[in-house]
Order: sequence, then C-alpha cells, then structure tokens
Amino acid sequence: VATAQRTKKSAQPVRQRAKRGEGDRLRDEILAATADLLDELGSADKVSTRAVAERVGCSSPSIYLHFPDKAALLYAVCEQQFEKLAEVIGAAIEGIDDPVEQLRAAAGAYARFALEHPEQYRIMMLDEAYGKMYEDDFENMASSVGFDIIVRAVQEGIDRGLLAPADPVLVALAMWAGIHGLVSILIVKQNLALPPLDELLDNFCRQSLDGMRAR
Amino acid sequence: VATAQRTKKSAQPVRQRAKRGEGDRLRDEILAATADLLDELGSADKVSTRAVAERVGCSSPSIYLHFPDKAALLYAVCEQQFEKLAEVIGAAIEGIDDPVEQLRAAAGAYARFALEHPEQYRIMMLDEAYGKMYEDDFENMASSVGFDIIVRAVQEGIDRGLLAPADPVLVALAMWAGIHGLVSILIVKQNLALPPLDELLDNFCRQSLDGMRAR
DNA sequence: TGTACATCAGTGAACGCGCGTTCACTGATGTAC
DNA sequence: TGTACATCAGTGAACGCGCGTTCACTGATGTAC
Repeated sequence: VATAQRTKKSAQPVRQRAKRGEGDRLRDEILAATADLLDELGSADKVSTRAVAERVGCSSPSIYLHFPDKAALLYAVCEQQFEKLAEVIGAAIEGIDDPVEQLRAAAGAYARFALEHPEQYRIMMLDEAYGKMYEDDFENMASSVGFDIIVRAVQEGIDRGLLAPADPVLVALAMWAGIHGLVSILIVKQNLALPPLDELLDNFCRQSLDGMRAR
Repeated sequence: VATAQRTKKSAQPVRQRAKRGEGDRLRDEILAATADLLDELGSADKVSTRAVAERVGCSSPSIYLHFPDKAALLYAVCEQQFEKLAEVIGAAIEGIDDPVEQLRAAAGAYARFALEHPEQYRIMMLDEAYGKMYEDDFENMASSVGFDIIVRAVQEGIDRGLLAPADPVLVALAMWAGIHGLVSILIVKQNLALPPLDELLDNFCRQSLDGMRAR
C-alpha cells in the first residue's frame, strides 16, 4: 500500500533527479562514489558498476548515460587523482627556497598522499590496466603526476651548486622510484612490521640526497 | 566411430595418467602451467583454473586433488618464485669480495629477474592478496626474498669502513625500495619511453651507494 | 493561458558469459588370499 | 597362478553466482504555437 512504496529498496539516499541543464551532476556523483569504493574495496576489479550505482542511489544502467563503459569510468577517476597528486606536491614545496629541502618536502607529500589513498594509488601506479593509460606520453604523465616539479627542483639544485652536475631527469627518476618503491611496499605488504614511514622516508632522503650532493 | 575418440578435444598433449606413487607429478605440472600462464596473461585474476587445466592437459577438477582452492595454488607458485629470486641474488654476489660491488650486482640481478618474469613479480610484490601472505613475518620473508643477503652486504661494508655507519636494515630497505620502485615502474608503465634499465640502474646505484659511502 | 510535443534524465528486468567449485562417477593399478 | 577387492588418479557434467552491459520503457521538464 502506501508503505510498500517506501520499502521497495533498503535505506538508500533517495536521489533527486537532476534538473534540465544539470546532466553532469550524476556524472560527478558517480565519479565520487567510484573513488570512495576504490578506497574501501581495493582493486578496480572489486568495484562493480552495481556497487557504484547503489552508493550513488541510482540504477546501474544510469552509469552508461555518462560513461561508455567501466574502464572509462575508472580512467576518469584516475585522471582526477593524478591531478590531486600534482596539486599536493605543488603545495608542499610552496614557500621553500632551498631546492634540496623542496625535494625532501615533495617526497614526504607524495608518500603521505599515497598512503592516505592506498587503493587509488594502486590503480594509478600498480595496476597495469591503468598504467597503460598514458601511452608513451611521458611528458604528459610527468606533468600530471607532479614529476616535472621534482625535475625542476633538481635542476635548480644543480644550478645553485648544491647538487652534483647530472642529468636532472635521471636523478629525479631515481628519487621517484625510491619513494614509489617505499610506499608500494608499505601499501602492498601491509603486515610486514616495517619501521614507521617517517623513519623510512628520512633515511631514504638522507641517503639519496647525500648521494646527489656536490662535494 | 574410431576417429571420434580422437576428435573429442583439440590438439591437447594427451597426458599419461601418473603411476601409483607418482601422485605429485600432476601437482608439479599444475604449478608449472600456472607459472607459465601468469607470465603470459598478467594478473592472477586472469589465470583461470580451467585455463591451467587445459594447459596441463587434465580436467579442471583435477586441480582440487592437489590444491584446496585457487588461492592455495597461486600461493604455492609465489613461494616457488620467491625461492628462485633468492637463488638468483645469491648467485649474483658469488665470488665478489667488495660488499659495495655485491650490492651493485645484487641490484642488477634482482631487477633482471623481475623484468624477465614481470607477471610473477607482480603477484609477488604488487598484488595485495599475495602481498598479505607473509603475515607480519618479516624475518621469514626477508630471507626468502633474498633481503638478508643485502643486509649482510651492507653490514660488511660498514664493518670494513667502506660505508658510513648506519642501521643496515634501514639502509638495505632504502636500496630495496629503490630497485623495487624502478622495476615496478618499468613493469607497470610499459609504454612510458623511459631510459633503458641499465642506465636507470647504474644511476640509481651510483646515487644511493654514494650516499651511503663513508667519507 | 492552454496544450501538444520533443527531450532529457533516468529505470527495471533481463541476457549472456566466465568463473570457482562440487558431485557422482570411472577405470587402471596394485594387493591379499 | 587366479581372482576379488581396495585404492589411487583421475573425469564429465552441472551448479550457482556476480558481473558488465543492453533493451525497451517511463515520467518529469521545458518549448512552440
């Protein structure tokens, strides 16, 4: 009867249909729900379109109104996440003059971002499917992931005579690889009883920055 | 009629049933086929028990004669792989006296192993499911992955005054993380047009070993 | 101001597929008497 | 030496599930006349 209408689905947030021009509202909600579910469930495989729809409060076919398929949805989430990462790194070095200290700060920001969103970091950086997204477009990825910030800091360090002369891209890659390796291990091998992040990070920065230092 | 018997399955290698005491023969064949398929297909998800059975030339229920479930099968493959990795690292440092050169050699062997078996490296090191296998048993994993070899080399380097005094485990972790990060990026971001492995490796070793060096 | 109509933003039900796993069975091999 | 029987090493068919996706539809909203 009257109550049956209420009982048809469990305690879903009954979504209001978007107004005429607001077709992208649902799109944004779907993106946000997918990002949340990634954080909660782990790999992209475990995030089903049905679960996304349930989280949003719409039907699963509605997703296909805004994304051609599941891969495109996850791709879009990835892109958003890469942008956030670049922002975080950019914010971390702001106001720091010494380029070596910039590198230290950027490394910390990168690591913290990864460990705060481990599953999103996973699909960005550890999942082959999405790893293949940025097809041989190193420049593009480099800037969207904040990598170019690191390269600039290294270059600046060399220019000022703080770091030993070298190919700044190679040097930056080595730093990136190190931090990426650290957070990957922390994310993947969660119950390995490793030293705390700060200690690992401090040690890594000391070692690798000392190795780069001009003598 | 007579030919129908031959036509029932496509060109499978018609497996000979194992003799009485040789019950483990099929077990070994299943392990090998699973390892092969991991190399070919990528993630553990894509390796189906049906595909393993087809590769071996047996029926898929036969797998359950030797493994309680799919996870146990993949776990077993992982264990084998970890052992091989430790062997490879052990072999790499044999005959080298200088511990710093040992570290360089071990890093190269590790990286080459990973890039020769990228998908097996993935499930060993990048997949959460199997990453969680070695529950908080750092000692155990450390030795099975060849990590203790690195720690010993670092310790030796410190003892001989070649490396600056430091916690050898922390130093070894930083090296491991760096190499792991490098190969992870190479595996996951395959079409990123990065410099060749040797160059990356050389540079990383130079940087990190210089950072550790006693002055 | 009223109304026919196009369009927008969705929905419920179903399809087909591949998967891990279980079930009831089979046929060869060795063993006890 | 012959034979009944236990055991070992498997098999074919099927179950049930969850998933991505499609299909035909609905009902609210704005628009033209």
